[in-house]
Amino acid sequence: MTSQIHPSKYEAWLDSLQNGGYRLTAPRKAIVAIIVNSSRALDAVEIFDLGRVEHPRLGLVTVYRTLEKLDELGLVQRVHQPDGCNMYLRAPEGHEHLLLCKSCGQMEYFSGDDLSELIEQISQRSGYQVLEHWLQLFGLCGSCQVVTAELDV
Amino acid sequence: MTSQIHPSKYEAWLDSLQNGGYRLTAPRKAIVAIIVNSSRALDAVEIFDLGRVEHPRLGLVTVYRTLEKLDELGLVQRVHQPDGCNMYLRAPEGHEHLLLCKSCGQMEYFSGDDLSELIEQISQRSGYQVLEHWLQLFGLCGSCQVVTAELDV
DNA sequence: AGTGATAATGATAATCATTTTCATTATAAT
DNA sequence: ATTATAATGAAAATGATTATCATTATCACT
Ligand SMILES: [Mn+2]
Ligand SMILES: [Mn+2]
Ligand SMILES: [Zn+2]
Ligand SMILES: [Zn+2]
Repeated sequence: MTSQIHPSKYEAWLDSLQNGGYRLTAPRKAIVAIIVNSSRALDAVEIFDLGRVEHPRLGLVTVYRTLEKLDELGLVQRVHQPDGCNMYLRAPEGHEHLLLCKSCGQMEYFSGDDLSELIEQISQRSGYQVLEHWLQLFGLCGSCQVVTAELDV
Repeated sequence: MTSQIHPSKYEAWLDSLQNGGYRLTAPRKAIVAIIVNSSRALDAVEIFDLGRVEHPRLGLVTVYRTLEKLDELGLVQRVHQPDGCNMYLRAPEGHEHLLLCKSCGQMEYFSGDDLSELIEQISQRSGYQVLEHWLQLFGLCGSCQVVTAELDV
């Protein structure tokens, strides 16, 4: 019962670890399962707490070390938010950006942004050679809009 | 000789502090002068070191406390970068986003992005109500492009 | 200009997240 | 099965930020 929603992604991450020269261990499997199945970013302690359910001997240090490796392998990314930048989420697949709910922390990726025109314009004006961009949208997810609407009757 | 490049902005920030109910002190003046005249983001220790030139008795704690207040007043913003998020820069004026040089750390704001169409599209698809967006462009400033070009002759 | 209430400062200590150390255990190649 | 060694986790160390508190400086009000 390690992975329910994304068994294939779970397997893929384990393969990725193994191909990266890392061993497959119980703590790593627990951590991967948690992140793969989460639609919110999690910090080290949250992963630690969730991980201990599956693997009670898990150490917090191992969470930090595993996050470091998953980051190296490009499987997770650190998420930047106004109130902190120490939470991790699965990395985007291809050209995707984050859309996050300010209320419940739910996150999803979107794609289809085309900033080429803007970037060309800015390059011209500034003399910069633009190499990459960060884009993040903040708002309220469907269910949080409903809650908000109910509150101000 | 507190402020050379942006004397008016320097004055404006001091006014803003005072209007916010804060006292005008030598350490605060030194810190404001440094940030107002910087075209790079600076961390607490950099501000501390620069500040001691003007005001040798300055304490690092005061730098942290002043940054906190300048942030409250909306005069500075924390800058998020791949290698850390504890540097501060003057806040944008109006709707501006950051353009930063990956090589020398030089930063400038740009405006003129119009994401309304994209945001509308994403709202439709996702059911999110989009409230704000973060956009940051990374690249090489004019002088750093030159340096790079010289290197690979 | 002088006084006084109190906001601000800075030395020091405390806190808290993240890293390092290191003896022990588990993995995977043989 | 054996074995080399990567990985783990308890404990200690580190480093950035925050809290304490006695002292000093600001500024509103004479
Ligand atoms: Mn994009
Ligand atoms: Mn914008
Ligand atoms: Zn950040
Ligand atoms: Zn540059």
